[in-house]
Amino acid sequence: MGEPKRHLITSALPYANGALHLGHLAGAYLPADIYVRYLRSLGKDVVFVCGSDEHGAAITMRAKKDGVTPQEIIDKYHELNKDTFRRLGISFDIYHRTSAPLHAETAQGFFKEMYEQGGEFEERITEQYFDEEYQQFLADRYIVGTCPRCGHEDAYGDQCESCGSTLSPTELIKPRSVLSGNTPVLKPTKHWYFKLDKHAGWLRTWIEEGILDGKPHHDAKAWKKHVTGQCLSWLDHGLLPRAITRDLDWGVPVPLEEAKGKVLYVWFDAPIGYISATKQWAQDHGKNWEDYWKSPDSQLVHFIGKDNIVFHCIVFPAMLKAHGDYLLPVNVPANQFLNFEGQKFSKSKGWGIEQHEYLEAFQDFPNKEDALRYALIRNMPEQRDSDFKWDEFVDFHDKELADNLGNFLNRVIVLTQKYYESRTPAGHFASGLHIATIRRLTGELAAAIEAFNFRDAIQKFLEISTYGNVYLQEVSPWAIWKDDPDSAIVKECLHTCLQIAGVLSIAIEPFLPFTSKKIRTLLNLPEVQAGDFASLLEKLETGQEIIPAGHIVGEPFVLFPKINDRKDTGRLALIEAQKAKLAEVLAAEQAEAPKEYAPLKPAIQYDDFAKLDIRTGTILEAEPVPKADRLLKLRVDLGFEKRTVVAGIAEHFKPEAIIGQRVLLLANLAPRPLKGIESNGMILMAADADGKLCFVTPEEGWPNGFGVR
RNA sequence: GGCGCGGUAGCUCAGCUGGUCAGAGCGUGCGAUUCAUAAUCGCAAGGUCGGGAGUUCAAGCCUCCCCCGCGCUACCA
Repeated sequence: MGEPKRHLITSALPYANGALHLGHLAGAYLPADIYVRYLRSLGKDVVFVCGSDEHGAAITMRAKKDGVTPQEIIDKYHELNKDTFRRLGISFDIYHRTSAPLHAETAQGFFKEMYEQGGEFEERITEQYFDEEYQQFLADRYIVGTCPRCGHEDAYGDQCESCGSTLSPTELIKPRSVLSGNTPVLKPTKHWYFKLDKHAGWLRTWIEEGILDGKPHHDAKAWKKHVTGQCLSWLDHGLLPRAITRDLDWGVPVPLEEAKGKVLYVWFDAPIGYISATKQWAQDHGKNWEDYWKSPDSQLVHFIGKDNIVFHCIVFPAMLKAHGDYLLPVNVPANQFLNFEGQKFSKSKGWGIEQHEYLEAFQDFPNKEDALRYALIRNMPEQRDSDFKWDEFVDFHDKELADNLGNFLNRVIVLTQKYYESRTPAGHFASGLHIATIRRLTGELAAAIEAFNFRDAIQKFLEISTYGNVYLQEVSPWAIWKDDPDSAIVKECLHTCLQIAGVLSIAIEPFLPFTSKKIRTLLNLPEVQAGDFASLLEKLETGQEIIPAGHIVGEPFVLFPKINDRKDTGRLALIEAQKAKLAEVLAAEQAEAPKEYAPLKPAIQYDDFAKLDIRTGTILEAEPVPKADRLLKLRVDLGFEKRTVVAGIAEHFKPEAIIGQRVLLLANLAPRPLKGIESNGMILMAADADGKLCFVTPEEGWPNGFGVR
């Protein structure tokens, strides 16, 4: 451990098939940017890399749906996301992309090295779905079918979006190819697997104790609890080999003769994007990328959202270690999720706001970037999920930025102008009482950033501003000046207040860079530069002035025009428009009954139907199945026999409530064991768009055991 | 069902290895002040720290059981 010479900071690579919303920003990009800006302001050697993740079937799917090429998709979103980040002041040193040739070369090199070392990969031949018309294997996302869990008819091969279950393509009932619509056939194909399981031992020690190769690597206690917890939970469950290749034509080709037509699975190539991005940056700036990835006196930190924890704390570190030579992250400060006005962000529902939409909607709002950054920092989901609310956005902006910070600066500049023609009066800040408090608060702010506690850090910042307000109020120079314009007390007071303003202008830079510039303008000082925070700490420590006596400050102007402003309702109108939009979404949700109807399945022949033997029956007994939340064990009377059926309806019906329920039963479904109970048939249920269930039942008085035709 | 993380004043949250730990900000009420963006400053009320049991001289802080939220996971209509 010890003081690192270099810092390599990464933010999760955005997937280039869509825009990012405020939750992404608050989760992985803003905290990283604060941390990086802080390190730079300490004069540290730091590289901040990110870029677009541009491979995988979801992108080719999206392209097909939109009727464009995958390249057009990734170009569009790469540019959009890159530009949006820039406008929000996210200060990447490079925003690279995984479609770059350098990346393919890097990823292939990484694979080859691991391959040639031996022992890390294994080959497996498995049966995968193949579209005969298109003559190609189908990625999971290219297969849709009926979800075996919930009956949703358009579940993907890897996941059902209706019930959220994780699936494998072969589980789908009636699978069909997205390409041709035909039923795919199973064909054997060879793939390479990364033997993740063999790395479980050292991973546990590394995560639990921070020890790597028998040496201290990082402070395990400094990792967030939910990060460590989720990793250990995974390790407890046991790791499995993971496929790292796919039959797909969109990605980095597997660099082996025998793997023609196969690409690296997107999860394998994406994190290598951090490496290729660093390489590109180094090339552009005459640096050596290996200093950042391989030198023991460098430190790697990944900023991500909680959906990426296992990947960045287990899978990628295992890859790096297996490859050898690479550094492992010293921390992965994953954030939880940000909700939006009480609900999850949902593009399809129109709930939430994307980054570029915000910039668009607020284009006439002064300080729009920092107003957003501030609201997200104050409410960052550091330890648990949090909730973005427009009302809070307004309060944070008006009460803290405008009233507390902005107004303090304004008071000080105005008084200085009024009393001393904008000339900083002489005083004893450097040797006085107040420097101690400012020093303490500034130190605590720095410590909080270093511990990734950005909410704490911004609070310390506000305390400095509050301290200034309290001090100014207590001295009340305006009262003294009335009688004694030459008062030493007044000079002392404004001298000190200006020192505090100087501190604020530097300390705010990592959080609100645009505001920092404006404060510097107010103070007539140059923009904050690399190393300024370090020299500020030094000055506070050794008792030096921040702003020298005699320095002429700038003209006062209102730093944060308030949203709740009697004279100008324009800013409030922007907020109201956003709230109205949400109200509309809610109203539409209420008004519109379920109107999403699943498309009809392909036509079948009468013979297909005739194969089904559906019978009338009555539920005699019902009891929950142990260790299964969704299952009920039923005893059904079919007249000619009674049989046991396991049905996944426990979340919808209480056992005692369905005894005596008349049902239709698919009676010739092959028996299947579920949680150790043999289920003989399937209860027919009707499901609406929300997945709500109701029994399909024969007319009152109809006898049991007769068929449906 | 299993696992992880949470559940502290009306709201948002701090509370490190158990003993000034019952706190901060916002909101509310009262007061002071006018340099300033109807800003600022001070004071006050407010909670049986999700529920129950236990360990201890002492428990938001430890143990057990239960309830709720979020997430991961599981042979699931």
